[in-house]
Amino acid sequence: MSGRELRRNLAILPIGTVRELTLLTDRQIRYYEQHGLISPKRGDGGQRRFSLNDVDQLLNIKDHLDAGDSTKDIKEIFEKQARKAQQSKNTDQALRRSLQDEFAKIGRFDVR
DNA sequence: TTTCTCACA
DNA sequence: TGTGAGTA
Repeated sequence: MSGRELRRNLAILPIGTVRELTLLTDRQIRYYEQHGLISPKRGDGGQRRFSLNDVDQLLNIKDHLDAGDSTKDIKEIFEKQARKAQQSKNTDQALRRSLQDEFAKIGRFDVR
């Protein structure tokens, strides 16, 4: 995992901040968590700590609910997105490996 | 300020 | 799907 991803996944935001960021009520945020749409970490005293990714996720949830999707539908959508992201990550890694191979070959024939 | 749960639309 | 109240 890159340092950039680490920061994105750093769960530090208290619910009050997330509430303002997403324009949702804290009640709604907990409601979505109950239905498995988000998984915030817990910090001191069992208080939720949200990451930037969670905020992003919440904004997505809001859009989908507005579009008339149920929490169950949205959960499935997220799972599909996660699979897709993992897939493209894999192909990206494969591409990097093959490129590295190519560069290694070129390096062996490097004419100086 | 935040947590949780229950009852209620 | 979402809220209000009561609690710790």
